[in-house]
Amino acid sequence: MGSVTLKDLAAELGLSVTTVSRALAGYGDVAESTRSRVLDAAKKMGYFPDVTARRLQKGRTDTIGFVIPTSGPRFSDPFFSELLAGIGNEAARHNFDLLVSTRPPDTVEEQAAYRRMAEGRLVDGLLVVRTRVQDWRIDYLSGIAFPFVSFGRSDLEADFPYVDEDGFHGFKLVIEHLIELGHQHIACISAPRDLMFSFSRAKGLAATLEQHGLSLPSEYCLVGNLTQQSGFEAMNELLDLPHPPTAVASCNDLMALGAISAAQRRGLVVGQDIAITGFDDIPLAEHSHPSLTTVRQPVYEIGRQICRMLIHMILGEELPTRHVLLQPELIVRESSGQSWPGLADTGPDKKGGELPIENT
Amino acid sequence: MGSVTLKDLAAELGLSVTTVSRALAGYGDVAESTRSRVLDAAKKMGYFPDVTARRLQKGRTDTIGFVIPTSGPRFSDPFFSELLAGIGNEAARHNFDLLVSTRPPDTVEEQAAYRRMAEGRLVDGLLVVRTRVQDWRIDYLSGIAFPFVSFGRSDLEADFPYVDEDGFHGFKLVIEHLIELGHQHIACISAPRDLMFSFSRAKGLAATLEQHGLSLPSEYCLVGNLTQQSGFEAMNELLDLPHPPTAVASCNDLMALGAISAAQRRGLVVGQDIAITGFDDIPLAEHSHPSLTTVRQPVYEIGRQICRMLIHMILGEELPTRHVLLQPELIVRESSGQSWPGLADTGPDKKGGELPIENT
DNA sequence: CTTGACAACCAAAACGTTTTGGAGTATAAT
DNA sequence: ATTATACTCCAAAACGTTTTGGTTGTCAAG
Repeated sequence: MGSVTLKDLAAELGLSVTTVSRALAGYGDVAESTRSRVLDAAKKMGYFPDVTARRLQKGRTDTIGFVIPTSGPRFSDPFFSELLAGIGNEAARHNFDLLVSTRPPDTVEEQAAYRRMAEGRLVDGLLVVRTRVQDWRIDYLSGIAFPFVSFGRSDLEADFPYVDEDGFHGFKLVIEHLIELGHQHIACISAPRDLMFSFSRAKGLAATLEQHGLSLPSEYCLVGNLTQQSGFEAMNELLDLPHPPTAVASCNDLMALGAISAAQRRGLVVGQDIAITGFDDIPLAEHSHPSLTTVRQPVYEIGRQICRMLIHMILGEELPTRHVLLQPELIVRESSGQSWPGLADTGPDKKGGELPIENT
Repeated sequence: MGSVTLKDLAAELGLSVTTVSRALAGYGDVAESTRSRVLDAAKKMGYFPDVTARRLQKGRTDTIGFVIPTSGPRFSDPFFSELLAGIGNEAARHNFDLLVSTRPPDTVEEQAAYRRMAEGRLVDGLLVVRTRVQDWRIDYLSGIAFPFVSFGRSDLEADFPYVDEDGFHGFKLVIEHLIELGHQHIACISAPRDLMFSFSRAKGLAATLEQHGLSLPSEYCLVGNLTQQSGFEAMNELLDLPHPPTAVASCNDLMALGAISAAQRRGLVVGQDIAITGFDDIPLAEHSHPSLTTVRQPVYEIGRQICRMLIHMILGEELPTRHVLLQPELIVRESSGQSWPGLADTGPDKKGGELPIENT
């Protein structure tokens, strides 16, 4: 509308557009007296630079793009809000804008969103999260040499900067914890097979079981879609088995919470009659009942880090490390229980005694 | 980079930039043969229009702005992910981009974000959520006549388009439900006083209690910050009272879940020893244990609606209704219980019998 | 042979910045 | 007096589009 432009300011002051621009930008080749005149007028007339024009001229948008893979309509994963908060805050710190799209994964809509952001030069770089098997996004962005950082590795051969957690090791910690508690019958509610993180966690599970001479019957291996609802359903399925497991390791906290709910609904005391573990350590995990034994993944920090890495790339700085693999931490709470009467091999346990609950 | 521009295309084809542009845009004043030549070349050379340049020329950004009020660093409210999904999907449907910022409420950072988006002409309109008492955002945006739609009403006199839920009526439903179950000692974990929705819900609470001849002792009225943690703490405080309440109405689901957790940790059976209710009906509410009695607020739909309204405004269309007040729906689940031995007036209850649990 | 209509094309301006490469005037050094 | 050196300032180009207001032909009607 009646926006004040540099031209208006220049006309008002009897100066050239150049000088006004340079005065505002703080260049040294404009007299102090002139600068303050300009500053005053700018404030008085309510001048605010047009970001679009600036972008066009500078050939930089100072914006990073983030396409959130949303599955159903009622999408609500604490994981993504936290990631978004980390990304958003870090972007703000560097005076970058954040362009967000929500698209169902592996659809033409998602593809269009990426193309528009990258080839339409809407953003200077992209954040890719929740990498998938044979992920076209990696292929595409590497192909056009567009700056991006991903949260999650890939099975493709492309070399690109990423941050990832060591899911193999994370699941190893969980399973060893359960085995240490005496469990022999461990089931797993895993994530969709096409997600990369599902892969490494599943391998961690299998390797650890094998290492301890345990097997994973196929009926103990269910796949959920990461929602609480699907954890709920998977747990019911497990409990309906002729020989239900004594412990269930879920691939994320949300499904674990659903599983807990299903078990409780059948009158089981979780952490006593059955052990259930999660993965992520979302804020809800600490304050559920029972509190959830899980693997801590510093999602907020990861958001900040991938954002920071991307901005460095955009600014043309070399990255100190292009590949970050975070070591997860086992958080033992109540849902895995600590003593298991009725199970074999419930010997003295160094983790026994008081549970490490960190509430106020 | 090596981006292909209209000029490149024109040079390659021996045409003017104008003709190429108009051919691509589908104008009628370019020969069919020429158009297909242009289309072919565009595809072959990988032309993709520069969105920034287009924006500058058209004076429209086709972008809407959304500043998410994030409190702590570990911000994770299912409420916002769902709202964001609604907004994002609706924006995509209309081919609008979505610019997101995360800023702590009522800070200079938040103010800067709004100014930049509005006065910097980064977006064509803004979405304001979680309105506050004497909300400067309303004042500011109305003042500069910038298009916006808010989720939540305001105590300011400005007239602006909004969508809101009838919190007064919502809390009325909850409290009446609790009273009907025989409760006489009802406490409340409310939201920060400066949030508008906190206001109307508190009034609904007070009015309903009074209407039924009940009072609200000041020690029964706690204020939380909407996180599960604070619900947990508030509940502990309530249970430490010499005369603890028999029912607790929380201002949102997250705090209610925290409260449930606190009660359970003391060995209470929620829905039997004590009644707890929430507000929002986040996805977690259905699958918690016990499942949460709450008031349904269709957050996803509200996100879509405010987004749709804003886009209509931007496109210059008249809004059919500038003020939408949604009637909330009481969702009775387990956490409020149904029969209360030990409480007076537990007469025959039409809601008795099987609980309305809607799981598969 | 003129006139008008129509089809196909295009040069130039515009959007609001920043950057480039000077130009003009003082003041200081020779 | 002349050259050098700052110190201020500015015109014009550029970024990549879209839009405006044409111009050129061609062909049918008069």
